[in-house]
Amino acid sequence: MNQEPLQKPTVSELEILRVLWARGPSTVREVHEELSEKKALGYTTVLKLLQIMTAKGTVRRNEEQRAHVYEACQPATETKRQLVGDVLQRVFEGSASELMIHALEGRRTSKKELDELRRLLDEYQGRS
Amino acid sequence: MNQEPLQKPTVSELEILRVLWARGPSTVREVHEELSEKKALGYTTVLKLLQIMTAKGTVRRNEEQRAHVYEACQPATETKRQLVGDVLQRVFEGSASELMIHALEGRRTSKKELDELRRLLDEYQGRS
DNA sequence: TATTGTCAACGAAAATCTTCGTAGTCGCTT
DNA sequence: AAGCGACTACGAAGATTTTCGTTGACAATA
Repeated sequence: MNQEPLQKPTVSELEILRVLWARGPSTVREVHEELSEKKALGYTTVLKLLQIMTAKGTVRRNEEQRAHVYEACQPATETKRQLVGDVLQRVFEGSASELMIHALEGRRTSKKELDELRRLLDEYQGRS
Repeated sequence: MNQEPLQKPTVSELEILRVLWARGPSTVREVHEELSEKKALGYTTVLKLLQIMTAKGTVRRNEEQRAHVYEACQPATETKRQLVGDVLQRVFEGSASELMIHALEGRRTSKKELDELRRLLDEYQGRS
């Protein structure tokens, strides 16, 4: 049932992935507790989502224990790249500069972060 | 029925907005013709979408002519900022550097674009 | 062993998004 | 005035996503 191309996670699925990325392999209970802090959400809702994600191949689970332990199939980086790539194409026609302009506007970015961004550009360029 | 906060456009709505941004005020027919080039899509589908978007306050229309003329309520820049801001928060916890890393990976970025990105950073910093 | 709490499975309601068929209007050309 | 083509309005089917209630299994414990 797994497909290599792997489809992009829905909004809810992403919320769960973020918990898994942050915590590492986790049980439904653990994911649910973490998500509950931010918004009301039933336990079985999280369970169902994880079951769906398992079917899609987004996560896999270890069933050795009674409480199954879930983890993301893809590294966070890969999925993030896919998500930003999607926006890059759909909104900015592939222009990283356009993306950048709009990411910087509408927020105050610290000098520290700007320096970090410059460093990234240097690093990226040096690598190619 | 308009709300200032204004919700983010769905995937289909964004496709339509992109046409309106590129063409300026347009009729259903014009939008439909443009979108049809890329994928099969019924005329009434586009019409319905534009009606929904009118109800949401995403676009407004001039009804003077028999063929109504639609245009985006918000400038493209504003909506783009909102869309990238959304991803920035939901995927990258607000870190522009993280966003950038993942935007640059998974694609070959030309020297020209890298220089442009550097120029943007300078410009942005000089402004604050 | 009867009770209680925790867990997975499942089905399905509810909400949202996408797509289009049908009907009716209007203006132009026979 | 009858017919035709272009247009809007509307409803609704389909697809997808989100949410949760119910059921039954299992395990610790009273």
